Amino acid sequence: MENINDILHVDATATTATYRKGTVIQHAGDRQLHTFFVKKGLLRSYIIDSKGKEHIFMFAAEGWIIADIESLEFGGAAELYIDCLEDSEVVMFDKNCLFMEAVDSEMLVRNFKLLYRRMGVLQRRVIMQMSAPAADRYAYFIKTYPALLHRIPQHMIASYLGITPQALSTIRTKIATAKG
Amino acid sequence: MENINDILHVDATATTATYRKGTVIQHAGDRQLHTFFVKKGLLRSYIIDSKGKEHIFMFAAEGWIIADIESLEFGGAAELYIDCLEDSEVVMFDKNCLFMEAVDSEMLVRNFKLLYRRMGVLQRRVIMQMSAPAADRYAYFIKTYPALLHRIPQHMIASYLGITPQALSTIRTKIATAKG
DNA sequence: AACATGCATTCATCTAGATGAAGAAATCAA
DNA sequence: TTGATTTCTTCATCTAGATGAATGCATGTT
Repeated sequence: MENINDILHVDATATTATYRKGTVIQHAGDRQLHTFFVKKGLLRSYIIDSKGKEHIFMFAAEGWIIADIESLEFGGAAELYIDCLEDSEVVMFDKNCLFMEAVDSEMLVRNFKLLYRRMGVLQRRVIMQMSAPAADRYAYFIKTYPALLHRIPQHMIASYLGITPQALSTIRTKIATAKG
Repeated sequence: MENINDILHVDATATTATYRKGTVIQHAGDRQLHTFFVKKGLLRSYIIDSKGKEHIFMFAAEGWIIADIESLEFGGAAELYIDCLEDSEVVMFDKNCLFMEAVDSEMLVRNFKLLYRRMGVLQRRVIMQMSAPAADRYAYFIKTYPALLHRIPQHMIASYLGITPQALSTIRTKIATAKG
């Protein structure tokens, strides 16, 4: 992660930009796709379904990379929106930057490991979504991303967990009364 | 995928084995983890939750790679079971074989692309699980894996989709009556 | 200060899918 | 063939979480 300069060096098209909270930096339907490295701030990616409802796929704070990998890989238009939950500074780079020819072997391995780790996280996400009740998924989120907890409004955490804000509120109430 | 021989060449510990249908080749709790390349047959990975219920994470037919990536990456004991849905021939290789030092740059890129594509598939899976009803997820499964459809019992497809066999049966009945 | 907008909570109702039980159909073993 | 096991279906009931509406708090803007 600390080697974003290497990536910048490799991908001549990469540019750094600063955005205000609320700015949408990728829209569903965009044909020009990018991969974003977050230098500062907080982004999220999400879809809007046929009923107009948002579903958050992921958050990305400092040091994270965020992109619509499915669309990048399968060559279609973007399905995910990406926007800023805080004023943010991002490096925007191009499609295959992570494994283009110019990337040297050492860096390739580094990128590979990042991707591999992220796969592990996604595996867990799928399994929990299938097998664990919302309350457990929330508990896991708290444990795994404690630093994000107070930077993200609750209704967005609910969306990430796949439940409504109301359901999350109820879960939180139960936790509080159980403790208190 | 066609270059499994390259991997074999690189990873001296890789071995080929044949298993009968029903054989469990990795158990939750195992500390010795492997990555399996399917030469012939059909495997699946799944967890057994606290209530004893199975949840299938993925299937892997000829040419696919299957492993418990979360446990491999985060260094714990296996969480996933892996077993054979058909008599199968698999190549079993070691932990970091996909990006170990001996792997040359060209192959690294090839492996990277495989992993990247798989990430795209997982992204879609998470999003559909959150936003699409079971009937749509089933329709997507049929469209995406038509060849697997008649090799996998329905209750396992249900498990993969995150629903009960009964619910899938109802969905299928509705589809049939709608068409007929 | 006054108003609007967004966020979290609570409650009453509704629904997709779970659970459990039972039977029909197919597969397998001897 | 016979029985045993697994697979799929149907139905009656139950539940986690969705929906929709109302309320109370914050924040921010002019």
